[in-house]
Amino acid sequence: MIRLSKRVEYGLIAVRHMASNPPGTVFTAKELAENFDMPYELLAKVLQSLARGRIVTSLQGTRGGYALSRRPEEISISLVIRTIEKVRPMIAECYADGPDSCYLFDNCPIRRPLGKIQRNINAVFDKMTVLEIV
Amino acid sequence: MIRLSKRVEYGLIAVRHMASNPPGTVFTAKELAENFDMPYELLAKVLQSLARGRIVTSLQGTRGGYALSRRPEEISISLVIRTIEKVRPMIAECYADGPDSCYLFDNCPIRRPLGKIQRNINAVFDKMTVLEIV
DNA sequence: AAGATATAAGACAATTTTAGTCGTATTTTA
DNA sequence: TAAAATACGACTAAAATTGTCTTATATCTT
Repeated sequence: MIRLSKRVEYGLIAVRHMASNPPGTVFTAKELAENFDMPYELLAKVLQSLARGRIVTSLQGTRGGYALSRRPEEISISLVIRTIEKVRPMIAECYADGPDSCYLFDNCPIRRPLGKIQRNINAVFDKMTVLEIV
Repeated sequence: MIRLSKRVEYGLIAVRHMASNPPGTVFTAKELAENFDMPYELLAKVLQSLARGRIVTSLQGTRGGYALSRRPEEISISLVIRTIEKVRPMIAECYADGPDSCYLFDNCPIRRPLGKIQRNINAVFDKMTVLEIV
């Protein structure tokens, strides 16, 4: 299946919402979750991933929350996905996890063609930025 | 996750192998499975799906098997995926299953941008044919 | 006609992945 | 010091995928 995970969807919704407000505006996980009907705990973890990836800045304590730490045009959709999933969106295991992940690999008759498809899909996610989804 | 299913991988491997032999050559599910270390029963079902989708022709009985029923350049990767999965490769549920599948839909802030990504990804799978993977 | 070989298809079991929840610690402000 | 927020690991639940098994049907060969 070629499907974005809920975690990525939640992350994109959150990032888009931040990007459509003045730079530096702080949002709590709670308000984002309530605003868009997302499960609070899960969204919180996604935001924590985005914070570790320096896409958002987190502020702890009362009046804390998250704010975008880069300009929307500097955040590609690809980066958001990679940051949340910890890997590039790869269509085949061998490309995601390397030669040892596939018993065929060198003998795999479709590895190279899939690589070409992979590059084209990478380009799709690389070239769109958060600016374009606000 | 953005990953092709094993069923699609098996299908592509089988179709590619058929396409790299003279047109009309018949292959049994068993020999294809053994040749590329694929689980026989699963591959058999994939081939049955491809037969229902008229991508391959099936011949029952002794000396039966499967043969490509179209020229490789007439079979897009997209068609192979759709035939095996019964749906287009869709990155979000709302695009795969319609408005009722998502509680947000009209209020979804990322639906339209994802639609654009979807069209670009469709193009990737649409424009490559089996001819290009032999 | 019988036996061998192959596809057809549904049911089911096992595995893996994803989604969601819970509990506790830590940080910061008022 | 209390309240409100993030941080994070452990865990459970649900869903999807993969793999297996069983039976039926078709066709060729002898």
